[in-house]
Amino acid sequence: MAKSLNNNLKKAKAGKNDEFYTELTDIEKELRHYKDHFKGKTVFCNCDDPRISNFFHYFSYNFEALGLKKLITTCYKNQNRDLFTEHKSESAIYLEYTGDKNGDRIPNPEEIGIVHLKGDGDFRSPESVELLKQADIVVTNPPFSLFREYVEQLIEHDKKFLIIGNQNVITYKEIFKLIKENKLWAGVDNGGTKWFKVPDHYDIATETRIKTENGQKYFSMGSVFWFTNLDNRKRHEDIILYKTYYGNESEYPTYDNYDAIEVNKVANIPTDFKGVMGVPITFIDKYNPNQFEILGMASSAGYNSEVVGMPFLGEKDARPLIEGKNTFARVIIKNKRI
DNA sequence: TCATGGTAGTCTTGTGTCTC
DNA sequence: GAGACACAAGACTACCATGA
Repeated sequence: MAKSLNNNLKKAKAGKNDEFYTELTDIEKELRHYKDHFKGKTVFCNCDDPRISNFFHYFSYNFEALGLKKLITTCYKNQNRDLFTEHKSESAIYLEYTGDKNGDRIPNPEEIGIVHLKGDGDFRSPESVELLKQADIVVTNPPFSLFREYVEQLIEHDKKFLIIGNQNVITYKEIFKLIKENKLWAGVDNGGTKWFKVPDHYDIATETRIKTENGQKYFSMGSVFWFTNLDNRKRHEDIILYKTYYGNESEYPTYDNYDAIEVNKVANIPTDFKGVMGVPITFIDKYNPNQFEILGMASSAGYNSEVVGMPFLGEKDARPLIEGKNTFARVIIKNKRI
């Protein structure tokens, strides 16, 4: 792995670089698949600057079209209008919008209620939790470094949600458990490169991941997924399979430490193999629970039967091994239709 | 109690391939 | 050729056990 990557990692971790602001086009592309879910609902967008947030923009400008009941957004320690002001204030605000009042179909400042919070607006604060309790659906881009904690809170409060996270949160054992239990799944517009607005002071060594347009710095997060528990059409679409295992056995080696075959690409999942297969984590983006059964995931160096979902035949390294060489995390699946 | 070593778990972008 | 997409690694930290 290139050193620059790990330098970036260290910088990101040291600086807790969680100020990534989602592009409106990315929000529009995903939300268009859920229009029927929002009628009569209260939407909560926290972890974002409500007066600048594209999530607030989308829901306030589409309030009537979606038939929303109320829109609530909170902001962490930031009361200034500038998008990337330092979080110097110890208190925060939240905004409430209940729709157009003057008939111009535009969310005017006088129609948006601004309420000062006593605390810093952290999603874990009692004030934010009380706002969360009012909500039916949470839609936001939570801090990536707190993704697990954020999802845990949503599940604890039994909320519907549509949130953004890195592709590899799939490998977090807590998140994977929810995927396996059909309590969380991928959204529709996943994969590929998404650009996020970041503050000027963000110092990321990899210049190919930074661009500047009209004076605004953008950062590419690589493969970013939407995660949700709202039903969507993609979840019911079969993965088109065309390859066969029998006659091409050499393309599907058996793992050293599991009684399963390696499928190196989702597109290569065979049509005719009824046994256990290990597939890349991007499988989750295309997963149809009527087509496949998820047994588990082999990802880290330690074996946990509940996580992996099948017997371990090795000694130490629980990652799938092929002739002694470990692969990246693999989702362990079976085809239900064979 | 502290140092050391081993293990488990977490973290994020780079790069090769494909498509237009 | 450019952009989009799919897939992938190893450095680092926390934690625990062990021994001095």
